[in-house]
Amino acid sequence: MRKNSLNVASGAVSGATIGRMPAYLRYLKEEQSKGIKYVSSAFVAKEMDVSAILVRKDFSLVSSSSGKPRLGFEVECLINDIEKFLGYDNATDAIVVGTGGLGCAFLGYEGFKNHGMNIVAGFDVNPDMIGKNISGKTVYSVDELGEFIQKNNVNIGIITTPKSAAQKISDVLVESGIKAIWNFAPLQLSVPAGIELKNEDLAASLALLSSKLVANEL
Amino acid sequence: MRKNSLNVASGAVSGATIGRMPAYLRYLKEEQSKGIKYVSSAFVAKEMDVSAILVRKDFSLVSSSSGKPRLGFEVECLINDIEKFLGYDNATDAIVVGTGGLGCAFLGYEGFKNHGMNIVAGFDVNPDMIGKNISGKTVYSVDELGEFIQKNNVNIGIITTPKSAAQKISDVLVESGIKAIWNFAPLQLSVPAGIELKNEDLAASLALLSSKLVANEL
DNA sequence: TAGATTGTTAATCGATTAACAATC
DNA sequence: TAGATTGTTAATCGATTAACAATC
Repeated sequence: MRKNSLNVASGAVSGATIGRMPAYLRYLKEEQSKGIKYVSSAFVAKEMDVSAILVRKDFSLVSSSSGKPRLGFEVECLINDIEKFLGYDNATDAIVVGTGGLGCAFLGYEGFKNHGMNIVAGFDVNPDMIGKNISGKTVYSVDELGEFIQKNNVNIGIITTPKSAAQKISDVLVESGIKAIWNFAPLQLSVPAGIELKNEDLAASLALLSSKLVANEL
Repeated sequence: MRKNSLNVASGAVSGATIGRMPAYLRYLKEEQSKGIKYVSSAFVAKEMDVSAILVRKDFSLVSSSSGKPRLGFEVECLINDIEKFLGYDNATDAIVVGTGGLGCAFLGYEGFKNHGMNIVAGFDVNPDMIGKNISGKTVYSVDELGEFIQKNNVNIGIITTPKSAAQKISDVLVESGIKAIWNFAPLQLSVPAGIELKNEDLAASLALLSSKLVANEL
């Protein structure tokens, strides 16, 4: 049995480990572009500011093949395994609800295609936005959300609406059969079990910075 | 001695606790607007999906006054203490380097003013952007970064450049005396000790969602 | 072979939770 | 007073690290 599938299926891989994967991937691809075939855990650890033991543990959790004593880990193999683990090899469609500044930034950013997510359309309530074309993607009325999701087999909904609208939109997305929600509105959404949810609380991130600035000034 | 200052100065408050503060604050303000004067830890815990014990511990770390048995915590007092702890009462100036989609979204978003951060200008290398006015804020050449920071006493630099430019920009910011960097470019920046840094890795966040989608499909 | 590097088992560390006495 | 709710001390839990045998 492939280790990979086993761990994923059993939920054995912690969020902390998953969160480090994109950074590993970036690093490995950079090495690959330099023609490097093998990397040791110590080498990766040094570059990425984590311990070598943690690197080995992380790799062992997502890789189908183990590292080789004296040689290290095969770069190409690791890249393939991590991409598969993260679903990068099989991009899924996403929509953006709320076409303010942040929503439009998402519609215009192509970088997530390399991360397994393909943004296909925007949605808004504002008549001035509906029908517009932003970076080649059409903005539809939120009234069409449900139909669009079902017809186009959209898996991920990105919420960039104001706080007041977010929970209602989330409910509609869930009803329409969305599988995952990435929420940038400043509130903790609640969704039923079975729906994957990631609340992106930028205020919380900023708090980590600003509270340290406060502390430094004492 | 105020508990508040003591804990901050000694670094006794963990990142996890700090990260929950903005959510507490949002909730407390909502209660306040309904006329609620006191909240119990159990009540807050239920709303926010954490344990009551954790709420009490968190509050005790940042609040100058303790909760009252039978009554709970005084809402107004908590709000003031948390705002002070996070530096919301004394907003600091910030600049955005890189005026692509995300950078412009920041320039146009006024919401961070309530979170102790006041974005005052944008910077770019692109001649088409330099001199433009985005949501009332001027975009300057990155050549003017150092001078601007020093003249205007800017504390926070938000990096929304492409990956390739980010580390160089970070170095310039540090040289110019910036105190904190909020990095949205997809790489781990390195800064000298004494500079506060928050790497915002959206790819890592997305990975948490998409890897779960992969797992669900097995 | 000797040495570098791996994977595994046990220890540590920090954050969260449980138990419970203190208090209004 | 009785009861609700707090703050504190000890226990638990999960993630990270240390120690070390296994391996090419």
